[in-house]
Amino acid sequence: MIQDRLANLLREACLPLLSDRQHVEEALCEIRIETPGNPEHGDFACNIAMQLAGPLGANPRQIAQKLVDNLPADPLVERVEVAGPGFVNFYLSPGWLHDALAQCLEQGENYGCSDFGDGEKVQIEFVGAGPVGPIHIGNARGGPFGDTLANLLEATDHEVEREYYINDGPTNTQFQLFGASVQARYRELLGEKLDFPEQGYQGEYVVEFAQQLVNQYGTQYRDVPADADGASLFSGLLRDNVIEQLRDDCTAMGIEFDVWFSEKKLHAEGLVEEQIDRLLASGAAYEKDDAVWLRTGEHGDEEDRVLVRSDGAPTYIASDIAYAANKFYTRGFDRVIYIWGPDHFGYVPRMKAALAAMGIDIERAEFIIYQTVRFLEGGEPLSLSKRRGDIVTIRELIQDIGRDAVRFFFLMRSVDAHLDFDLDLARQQSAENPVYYVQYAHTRLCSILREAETVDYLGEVDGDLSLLIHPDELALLRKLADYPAEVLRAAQERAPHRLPHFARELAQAVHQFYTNCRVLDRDDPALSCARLRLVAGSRIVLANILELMGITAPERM
RNA sequence: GCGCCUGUAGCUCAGUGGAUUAGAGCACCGGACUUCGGAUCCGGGUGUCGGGGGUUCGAAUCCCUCCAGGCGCGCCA
Repeated sequence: MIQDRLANLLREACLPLLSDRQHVEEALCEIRIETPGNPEHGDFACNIAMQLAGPLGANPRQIAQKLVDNLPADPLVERVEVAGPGFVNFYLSPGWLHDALAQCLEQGENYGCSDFGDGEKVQIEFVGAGPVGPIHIGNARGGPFGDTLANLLEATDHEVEREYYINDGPTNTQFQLFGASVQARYRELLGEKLDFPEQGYQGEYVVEFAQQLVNQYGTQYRDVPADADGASLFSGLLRDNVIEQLRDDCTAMGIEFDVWFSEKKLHAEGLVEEQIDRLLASGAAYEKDDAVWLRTGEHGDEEDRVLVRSDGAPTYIASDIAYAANKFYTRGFDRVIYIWGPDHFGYVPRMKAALAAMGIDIERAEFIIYQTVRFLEGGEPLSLSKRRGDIVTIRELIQDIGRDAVRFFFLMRSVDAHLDFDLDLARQQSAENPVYYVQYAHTRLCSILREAETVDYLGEVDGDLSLLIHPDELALLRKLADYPAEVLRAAQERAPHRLPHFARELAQAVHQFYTNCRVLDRDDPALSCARLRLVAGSRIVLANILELMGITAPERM
């Protein structure tokens, strides 16, 4: 990457100024090559001189001047200036942009990838909607986010595993409540009246699940008592159906998980008990008031947490500990990323504490909490509750506005930010959605490439990239050149929302180029050929960034 | 009460590894092609970057404090 090349030049220029090793290391870490907002300030800039001013006790402008004097020559660097309070501004020859395009054309679908991750083995757990109904728009945000983050990590040389954790264990009271709700509907369908559970799931899909059971088993389970065992039986009967629906919902969003991990299996295989025994033996857990407690209070949590209730039933933390042991010990991931909804926010400190109590380096675990999505309809916020049943499923949304728009929309905002989703707007203005702007840029380029196949004057001409000097060509080249650094940064910052923004800017550069630079011109085959290579490179980058977002790159629309 | 997220143009939001003159989309108004797709392009912005204080040569960005909105704080998950 050109930034690395410039940083290395500066690094060499710094060495004579630094007397001791500590300063050298600080400088090595802190050399950051930035893109100035104002083109007059060069193609790249660096503020290292100002950062060194303090430690060296010298005037930043003088330091900057010394750096410029010491800077090794580089054929791509046209000139270097000291500006403002002590910036070092680089002005490069356009050749660097032409080099970047050549690289893009050579690397094709791999352009943008880097080896930053060094093969790190990362597991990323997301969606995690309980097996109690379809994925709906209130809990779907983690899907496109997690999937795209996984794509980014793969592009930066991480070995990634996507995982869905299924809360089908006995500790999940929601799963049992769902079973009880279905049982009530099942008996209603068979003509019997059973009081619907308090707080039960009201949604229409519960009736549909009950109907499935009627179709499958008839009256076989009519006389099962409506107690805890009954609820458990019904949730168990439906488990596979519900999971299949979840899997279909994920597929509809364009997400394929590598592993669907069952909480129930953790219990069935005795892994939960095993971990509890281990923690008791090591002193990380203790017994009090007939319950088993984990010493999370010693690791930053507010208080110790219950692992096994006084009635002998393990809590969800016990499950999660067994699950973590499986991830960190058994499967040996270097890094584990948990992506949770805002309702799990308070759970992060105790999960970290639990990992610490287990002796796991918590630096290996990352927790990303996405913020709530608020849906507006008719100008009013929707109140979405799975239990009350007033939900909009992700599939309904996809049918409304399409998968590409759904993913683009969910990705557009930082996960830290609350997301306002105006359903009316999304339905009415789907053609106005920025995703079409980006996709249209791709189809236009494809159209030119198709057209180029039909002309006869390009035969022997070799596309000399140095002919590309029009401002709109240079602007487009610049976006192509910036792309690899953008992918790296989006991955490092866990910031998939950078992608839609970059994609839009790239599409804008494409549209401007298209408008002002005629590509196929019989009177100038050499320029046509060079521009055709720019078209090919731009198409590659658009396709690559759309691929990262899990959005299609159509050749025709 | 405690904790976290958010507060930037009419609306929805980027920017928050300090750094030279704060951006984009939407909406609104006005323009543009006899050739590769008009789902396009060009022009139009006087913003208390929530308020106040601090650090700094320099703060939307870092620190403190206050205000507003959202969410979370169980032997529920």
